[in-house]
Amino acid sequence: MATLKDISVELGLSVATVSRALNGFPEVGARTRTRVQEAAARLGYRPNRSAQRLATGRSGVVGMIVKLRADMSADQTFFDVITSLTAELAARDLDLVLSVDQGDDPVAPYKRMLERDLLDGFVLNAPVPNDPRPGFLMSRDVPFVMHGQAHDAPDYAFFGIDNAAVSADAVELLTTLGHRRIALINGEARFAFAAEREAGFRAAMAAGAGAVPDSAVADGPPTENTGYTLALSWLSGRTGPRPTAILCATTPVAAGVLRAARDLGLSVPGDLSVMAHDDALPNIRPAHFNPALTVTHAPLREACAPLAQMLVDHLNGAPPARLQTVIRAGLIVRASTGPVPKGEDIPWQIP
Amino acid sequence: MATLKDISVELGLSVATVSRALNGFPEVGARTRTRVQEAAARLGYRPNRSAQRLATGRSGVVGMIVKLRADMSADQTFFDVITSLTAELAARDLDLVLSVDQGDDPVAPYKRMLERDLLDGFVLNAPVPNDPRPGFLMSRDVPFVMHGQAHDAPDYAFFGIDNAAVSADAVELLTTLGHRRIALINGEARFAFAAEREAGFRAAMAAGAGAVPDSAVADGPPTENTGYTLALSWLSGRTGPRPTAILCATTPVAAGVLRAARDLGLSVPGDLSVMAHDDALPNIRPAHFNPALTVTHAPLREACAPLAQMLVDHLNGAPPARLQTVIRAGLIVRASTGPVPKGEDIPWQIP
DNA sequence: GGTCATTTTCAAAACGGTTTGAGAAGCGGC
DNA sequence: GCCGCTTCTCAAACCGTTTTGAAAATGACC
Repeated sequence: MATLKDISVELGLSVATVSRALNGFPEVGARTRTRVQEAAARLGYRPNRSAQRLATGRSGVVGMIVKLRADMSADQTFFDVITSLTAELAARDLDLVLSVDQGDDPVAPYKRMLERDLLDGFVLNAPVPNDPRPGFLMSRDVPFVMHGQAHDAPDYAFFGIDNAAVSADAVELLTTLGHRRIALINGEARFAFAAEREAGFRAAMAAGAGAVPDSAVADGPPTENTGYTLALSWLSGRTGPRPTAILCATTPVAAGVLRAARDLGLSVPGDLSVMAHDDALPNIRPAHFNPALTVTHAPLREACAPLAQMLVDHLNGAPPARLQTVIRAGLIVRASTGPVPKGEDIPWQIP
Repeated sequence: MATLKDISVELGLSVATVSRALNGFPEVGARTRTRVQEAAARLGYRPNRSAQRLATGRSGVVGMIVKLRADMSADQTFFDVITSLTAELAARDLDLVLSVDQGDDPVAPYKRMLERDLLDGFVLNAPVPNDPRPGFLMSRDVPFVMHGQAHDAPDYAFFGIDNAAVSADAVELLTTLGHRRIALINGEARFAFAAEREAGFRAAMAAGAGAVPDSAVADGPPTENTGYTLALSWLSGRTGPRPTAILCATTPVAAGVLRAARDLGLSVPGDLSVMAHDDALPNIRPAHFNPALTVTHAPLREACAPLAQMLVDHLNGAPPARLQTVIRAGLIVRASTGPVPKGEDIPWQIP
């Protein structure tokens, strides 16, 4: 491997000049620059990354710590995100160090990784209400971007979807179709996005369809089973009046709801309308559900390019408060939503 | 971040002494060593990877490249492995850089990562027959360990289970119970482990139960659906004589087989015996299947400690041909296997 | 030809470790 | 008190870059 020194000896220049010539600094003469570039090419020079990193203090490596959940529910979304994220980071010359955390202290794994002094920054995901991680990282001046945040006007970089709007858009579509008794199967309560969705849901309902009793809002892991179980209990009518529409946090949950309706002999959308938020995971096709599922739609993987770019900008000194993006999910109306059944346009009763 | 210099100043020693103390060199006094170690712990010292790599040529970072499959079937095993692997590597002071590959060329992503000049070595997984990766890495003198290899007497480091024995042990149990028509739902044919399992299956069958027609061996992604569909077709009897026992590549496949049997009104193990190989994924409990599943059992995550250790040894200069471990899966007999139904102990007919 | 501003180049100091070669301290034996 | 031996510690060199501060070369102008 040729080094800067080899080139400098070859040309009778100093390493400093060679370095500047190759890195495009303005203060080196045009003739010298071409001479250097040519010599570098001829000798097959490639900068030693470790030396570069040691000198610049930057490693070109960012970290991500995924929290292990007992039910492993994050698998699919996690894999989808990792796939796009590593590709987008690689395109920007960054590598991703991954660590899986099983502990209780949410900041401990970040502390450990930082001690290694290997990382330039982090990608965080799955924020929870009052998440302690941003505060910790900011106190240490460690750059990071948060995936999945959209509110609380934080003064750090984030990318997320407008979760209140996700709920509001869905509720608006359904109320326009005459629905009043809309139930929500939400994401797990400990995540920030779920709180935002529920708040958006309740607000939109109060504005258009009437207040919602607690019994019409439930949550659980984003699995088919969650949807099946909850829908079965609601639709059996044993727990009070039935919903005429069910809003689901994810498409697998909606699949469970559809199965429950089928098992109970209810037609969708004749007797029940079903909607979900669609993260666009590659192995789930809500367009091929039976009936095709009406969704709000925001592909998780589309967050990765902005996240990678924001992190790069952040590392290059951009003020993080400027690196904030909230996108609005799209609305795709398919065949699982329809007008409210005759005579069923009666709001929830609040006990 | 604390540096060697910080510690040396703190203790009034030279950086050289501190370095040697921490790296276990014999020429530093016991008292000094403990003083240094304690100070290092107190200040949260961790060596700077870039500096270390510059000085030694080693970074303490290893890479793993996972291949994205269209059906995402690897999710669960992948997550389980990553969890244990990052923990085991961290315990040995190694970090893991992860990359997801979607391309066609199996070695291109390794080439790309190597150009980054960050990694000391790799963990490979999911070998395929004639896998080009080992040859490529060996030609570049890049250390690596392979997860899931067990045969072909390769001259590199690997850890795997004896897949032929997995099949043979299962077949032996079932033939002892009188079964002769045993069918195999194998892992996907493109993987080396599946070829080994099929070869082991056919050999054990030929020795104990009679030759196996191609129609009694099938494969597919390791999902519940694969098991359900294949079992339904076999057990309906439309495709020829029914198997009296079905051997499954994974526990989700077996769950599908059990559901198919239930749907057809067949009792397990009265009418049909079912077995699977169990990777011991944390969210699947074959002991709680109904009936509890008889399995060959080899927890994927238990491969991670040996893999990490072998990689460390390899990095420290151990000859890779010595770093080869093949373990034999355990056999756990539960309630899903029983004697062959009366009069059904008739071997397969080869067309 | 001298002065000044403007390129252009250089030597040296980082960055944070490891490794070398040499010196100081401790100790037993004479 | 001196010698030789071991044990411990140190200053300095090194890895290959980037970056700093200063010096040298160039050119324009009077």
